[in-house]
Amino acid sequence: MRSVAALAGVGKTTVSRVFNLDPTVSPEIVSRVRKAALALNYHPNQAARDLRRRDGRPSTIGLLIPDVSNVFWASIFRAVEDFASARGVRVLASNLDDDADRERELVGNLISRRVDGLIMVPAGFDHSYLHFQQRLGMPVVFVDRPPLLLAADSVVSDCREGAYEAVRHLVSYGHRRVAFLGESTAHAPAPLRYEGYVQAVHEAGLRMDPSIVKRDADTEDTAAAECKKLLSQRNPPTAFFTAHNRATLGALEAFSDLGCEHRVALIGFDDFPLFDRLRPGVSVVAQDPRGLGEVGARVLFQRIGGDSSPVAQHVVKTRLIARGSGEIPAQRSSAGTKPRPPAAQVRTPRPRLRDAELG
Amino acid sequence: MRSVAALAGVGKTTVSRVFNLDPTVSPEIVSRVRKAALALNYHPNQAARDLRRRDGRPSTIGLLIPDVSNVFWASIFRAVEDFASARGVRVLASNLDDDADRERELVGNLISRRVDGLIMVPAGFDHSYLHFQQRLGMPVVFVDRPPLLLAADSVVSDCREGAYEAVRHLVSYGHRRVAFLGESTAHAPAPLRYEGYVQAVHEAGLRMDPSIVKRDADTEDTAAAECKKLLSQRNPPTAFFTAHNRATLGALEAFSDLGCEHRVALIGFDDFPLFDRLRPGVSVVAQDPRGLGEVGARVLFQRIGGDSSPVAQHVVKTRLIARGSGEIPAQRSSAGTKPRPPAAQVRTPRPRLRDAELG
DNA sequence: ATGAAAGCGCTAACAG
DNA sequence: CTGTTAGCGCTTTCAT
Repeated sequence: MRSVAALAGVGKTTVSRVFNLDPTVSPEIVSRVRKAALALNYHPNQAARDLRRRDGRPSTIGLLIPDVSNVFWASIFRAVEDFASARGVRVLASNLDDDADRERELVGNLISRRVDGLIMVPAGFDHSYLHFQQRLGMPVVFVDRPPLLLAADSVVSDCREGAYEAVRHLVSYGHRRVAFLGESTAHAPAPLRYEGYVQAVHEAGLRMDPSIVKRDADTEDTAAAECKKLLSQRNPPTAFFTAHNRATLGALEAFSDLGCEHRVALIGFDDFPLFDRLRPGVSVVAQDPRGLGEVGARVLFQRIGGDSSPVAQHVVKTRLIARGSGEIPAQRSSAGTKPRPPAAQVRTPRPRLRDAELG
Repeated sequence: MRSVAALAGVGKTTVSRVFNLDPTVSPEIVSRVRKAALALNYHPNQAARDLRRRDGRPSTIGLLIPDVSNVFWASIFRAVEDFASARGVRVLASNLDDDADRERELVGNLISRRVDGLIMVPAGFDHSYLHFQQRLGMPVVFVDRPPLLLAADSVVSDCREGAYEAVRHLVSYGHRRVAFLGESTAHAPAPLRYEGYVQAVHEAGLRMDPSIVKRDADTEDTAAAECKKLLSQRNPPTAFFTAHNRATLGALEAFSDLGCEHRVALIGFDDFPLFDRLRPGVSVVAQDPRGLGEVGARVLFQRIGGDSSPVAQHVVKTRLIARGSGEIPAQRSSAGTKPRPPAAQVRTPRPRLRDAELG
């Protein structure tokens, strides 16, 4: 910067002003400074800038998600980055893999970097450690899972309602034995999706059968295994509700291995690429990951901007997408594992069905 | 930091030493300082640190990719983040959307932030502007696409070979009219995949027919449209090679709409989730995105560590995965759009085929 | 083994 | 409109 000032024949303050778009600098000097900077390949040092600057203009935010490899989290990342990028803010993102220790460590790191705000999908179950930083002016927004032991803004899907709709949809096709495949975590979405299931089962006047409820299907593999086990019981379920995309993937694998994808109904929570192209198409309660990310970013930037309204929970709606798997009617015969695909499906191996949206 | 020093009853130099794990500090003082830091919720300011530090220990690297929403780029991101994270380095990632201006802008931003290195999937076609920074000690590694007008390390897939294998595979199933669906960009991978196609066609003694070569299938939609057009010609191709995952997705859509997925062969470049679950399974030349990212990160960190060996291009191997779509033999009758799915496929709507790897 | 002082590159307060 | 002066919070000499 010294050299730029020298080359342009001005003081460093003026150089600073030029790069901060201070309108009080004469146009002639601006161009001289810009030219000098270009010649010397000068790029203002952001670290020094952040160090001195007292005004609240944000320059960086942190983002903590479970795993970018999963398109659901990747979409949230994308939405946050788009929002921030449009405002000249960079985002420091890291994968947590649902590891609470990693969460603590990375949050500390982001605090050290004095990020102007933080958006996170938490891994741990106690976020009180963030209270201090919050009070010090670093806003935190929780996405997908609300904070625990801390008052902070959050953005979540309407899990209970989504699950409720899904199961009601299955019941409306005559199913009286709808299995539940969900994950074991205590983070809010999991229990809420289960509650939605329970509510729908009760309202339909059906019996809650614990033997067709699996709440430890955390991975695709365990979900597939549980699913197979359920289907080979003496009185197998005629429909499945899977509470997250890995469970849905697992169920699809099990169905495929057992050859029953055209007989057993399925609705999954959370959409996934190519679900519309499988046969039958996979009906889902689609979440809106971009919506979650965008609302999260919007709320964060409002807080950074000084908004001090009461902390709130923002709910992003889900929507049921009927593609076939969720519209398979309950079979008359309760049991029977003999493959007997509906004739129509066989004769026309290309159901032209386009995504049909309901609800 | 002042307050921590005061509370611990030591000088700030000592506090600094404690946080830099300087072994010359007495254990008793270390614990006193740590306690004080905890009590005051002190987190050393990374910006100030970066400002003063002369030693070359990296703290942040930049990563520029086209779009995290696509699992291919997301996997590269994940691999880079894992590698960096294990070394205590954070990564600043941004999406470029193949916009060259954005590339310039974001690179400038990363330079301003004094990132210790940069990994990028370039959007533009002239990277000479990086020469200066490179000389100033900021290593740059290109992933997926090599640099243009700049000498820098790069990590790429063996595109020509992969495409060549794919087409040869199709030819070995009797196909003599293999269509090509690729993108129009001039970035190396696109022309190389085309070259592999041409080479295989020539070696098989087939005639190059420009009417079944489409090099402007940049999006899923245009690929689908081109594909449909080709299939409704008077002498349609009996097999397709699609040079990137969006083209493959487009072809799948077209096949599905025309109901010919069991008659027309298809091999795509780059794998995609659920390709193994479609019927027929989608045969692909799989890339190794994690490998690309990991090698890229490894090379970058070596450069940061002072490695000054000659710039190199690292090639990550692809592998052919046969799942069914690429093993559909050429039909005797050259034309005919009448759906006539092979009997076997119809009677057994659940081919238990597992991924079979070749090559 | 510890501390005092200097200064990284910038922006904020004041002058002029 | 522009320049001067004084730090931001840290790490680095250089003393002790």
